[in-house]
Amino acid sequence: MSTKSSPQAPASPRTASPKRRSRTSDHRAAGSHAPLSFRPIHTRRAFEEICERIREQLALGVLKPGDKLPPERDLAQQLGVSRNVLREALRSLEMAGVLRLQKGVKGGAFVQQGDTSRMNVVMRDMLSLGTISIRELSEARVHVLDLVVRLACVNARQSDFEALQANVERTELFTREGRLLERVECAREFYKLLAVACGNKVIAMITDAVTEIHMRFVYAKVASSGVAMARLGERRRQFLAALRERNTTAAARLMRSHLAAVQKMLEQDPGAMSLQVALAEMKPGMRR
Amino acid sequence: MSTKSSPQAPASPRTASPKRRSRTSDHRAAGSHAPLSFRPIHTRRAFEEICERIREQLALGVLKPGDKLPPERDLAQQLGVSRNVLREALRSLEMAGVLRLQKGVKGGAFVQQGDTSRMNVVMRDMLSLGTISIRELSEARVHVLDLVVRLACVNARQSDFEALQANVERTELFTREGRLLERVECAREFYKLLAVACGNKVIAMITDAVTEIHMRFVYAKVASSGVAMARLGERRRQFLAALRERNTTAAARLMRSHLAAVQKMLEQDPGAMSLQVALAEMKPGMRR
DNA sequence: TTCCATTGAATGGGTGATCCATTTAATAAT
DNA sequence: ATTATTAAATGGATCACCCATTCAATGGAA
Repeated sequence: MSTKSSPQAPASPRTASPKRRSRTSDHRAAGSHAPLSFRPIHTRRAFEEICERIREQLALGVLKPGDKLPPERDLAQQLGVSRNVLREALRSLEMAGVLRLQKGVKGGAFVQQGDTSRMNVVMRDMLSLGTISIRELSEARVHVLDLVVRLACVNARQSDFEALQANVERTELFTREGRLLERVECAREFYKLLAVACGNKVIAMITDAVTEIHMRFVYAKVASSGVAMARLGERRRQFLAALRERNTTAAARLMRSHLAAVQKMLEQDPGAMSLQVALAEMKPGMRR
Repeated sequence: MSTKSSPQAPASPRTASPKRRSRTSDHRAAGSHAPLSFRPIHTRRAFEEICERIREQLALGVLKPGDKLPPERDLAQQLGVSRNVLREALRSLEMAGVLRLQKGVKGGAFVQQGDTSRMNVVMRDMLSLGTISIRELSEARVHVLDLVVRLACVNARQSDFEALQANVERTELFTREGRLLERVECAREFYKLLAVACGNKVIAMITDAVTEIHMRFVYAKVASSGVAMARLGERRRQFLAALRERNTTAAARLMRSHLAAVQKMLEQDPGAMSLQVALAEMKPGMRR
């Protein structure tokens, strides 16, 4: 019976409602008007305000990763909104990778460690919406990887070399056994490791973002045509050797020529490749 | 009176409800169990599925910018979910910059042009959550701007030069009149124009993302201490001249030294500067 | 005592009905 | 022809529930 007797928002906390955001109301009330009263992009809504407030608490350091927000019912009451609206805000923040919502007793909304893959989502959306083109993305990737290689040459640590070495060996294993799709997965991992080796998480995040979509194309290409980069293991070994010698120009040159070769491979038989295929392929789950 | 007689969804369309997602139900029903059944990160929820489906339609090109989704009530019925849950999904997509929800007759959920500033939000969140550091961000910015300058030297068009020229002149105006905070706004714009001049929207987006937070710091610094970069107009003129001559090395060198000078300025009296200040300052609205 | 099954409360997940606010088109009045 | 009114469509928000999951507390069995 306690569930129904919960005295959360009977009628009084609704005091916020009457005076609620009047916003667009009496702006043009006065007889004299501005010739071009840019009406606001969109009226401010409760869930936006809530998102903003929570982000504010994060920025101020009041909320930190690991912290738990009050239960939905409580928080809704505190904010003077319905639970549904609060949930819209929490959901948005969860999609943004800021929160994680967990059920059960001891559940709740927990502040997350930052999820660097959110940038990938932005990049995917921009592609889907046609704001950026595949061509721009590929070009950006070439430039970003050039930067990453040069930084990695300077900053890579022994552990980075070892991780890359192991990756190259897996690549060669997959090559020998003809497991081409797994080799693509391996390539994706290679660029992730390289990004980490550059020693800057911002640049690593950017690198992942511009690489993720590209690897979907490669995957789709390999899956559909069966063609694959020749002498990939050899290329990787050469590159890694240059990196270990901290030979910036050689490493950058090798990366550049490799990327050009991959690009050329992708552009053969362009009809088979399309934005739609690559974005649709390899959904989270990606049953072969 | 007619308002209440609207015969929208009386009772019948709820037919979809009974067969609803059983998802996590009888997974481990069988007596034999796997020794390590990695339970999913979190149970799949309706709103995630909806977001994914809509994104899928975008990726496939079925939905394009400008298109309108069915009304919430219809779409909820089509998907077999309640309107509230559908709204959670739509809200998330709106926060992601994919949709815009508009009220009124002829209103609805409209697919947007991609909003390149979503990457800025990701970057802010990563900073707030401590996933990346200010130092990494500044360092990344230096490298990205080096790239941008080199690309702009090659790709900038006459219109880019003209826009930058106008910006430099505004900068000098604000300098003469001592309007330092407006000059910071102007600087923000300068980097935006430079990013556009590089001719690649992906790189421009990245540049904006790494620049936005930085400019908040500069703003907070100028607002609190009143100090400001000396001879800024002069520096800008020199840089723009190098850019116009397509003198890559000179332009890159000028940018490098300028960024170093700004960094030095910011690091004086470090106590006054903090992540919190910069992130809290200059909220959307930013009443002086 | 130790261990395991049961129970129950806390909490997020989801529903359906209802009302409000805004916007626009159609209609009526001037 | 112009202006005011009305009505419908649609998002914005609320309320009152109910279900599913989780986990700690409880209690009985070995």
